[in-house]
Amino acid sequence: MIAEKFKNIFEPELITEIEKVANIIEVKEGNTILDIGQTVRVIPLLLTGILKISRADDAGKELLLYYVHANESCAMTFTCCMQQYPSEIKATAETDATFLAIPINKMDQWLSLYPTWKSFVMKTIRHRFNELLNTINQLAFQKLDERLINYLKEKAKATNSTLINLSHEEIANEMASSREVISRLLKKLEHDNKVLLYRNQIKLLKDL
DNA sequence: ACATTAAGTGATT
DNA sequence: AATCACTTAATGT
Repeated sequence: MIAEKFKNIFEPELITEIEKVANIIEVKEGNTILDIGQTVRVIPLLLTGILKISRADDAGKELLLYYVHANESCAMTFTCCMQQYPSEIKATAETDATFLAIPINKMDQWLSLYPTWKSFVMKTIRHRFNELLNTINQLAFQKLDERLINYLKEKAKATNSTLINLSHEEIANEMASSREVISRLLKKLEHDNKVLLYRNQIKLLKDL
């Protein structure tokens, strides 16, 4: 059934274990699965949909870190849950999503029991680490306009649409910038025929 | 028609 | 690039 998806990743014994202990959880678009400060109690294995992982500063300004796609898990939860630390990050459903919730104690056991689980965990940590390095690079060296273009493209990919339903303010929040700055950059993009601007909507054009 | 919210803009730091 | 102060435009009631 659900574990069909992992046939090629995990050995059969592990799959039956997963089926035995995992709950299937469905979340609606926009729901927050895990907030900053909360303690991680389960490991999510995404089956469908996309999760958005972000971090907030002291003033509550958000910064988008990365997206989790289907068949992936969030590496932060691995590290957080192992020692039961409160979460440093916030996870919200970018789209409607379903995931398997695996109790944290299993996570530990399986590491020594199943080689495929171990390599899966290692792989997603490595993957995430690389992605984080990437975003650090962007923050450090990339100009805001390039980051914005990147952001829009990621968003388009996540929603599978070139029509983005966000206000300038929401974008500014996710990029830890300010509304006016985003407005001006978007205006410039519009002049360059890269986007079309509407109220609460942005249409991405082909040559973005 | 009016109030509310999003977006645009110039000036300042 | 951020913030402020203000204007203009779009949208809901």
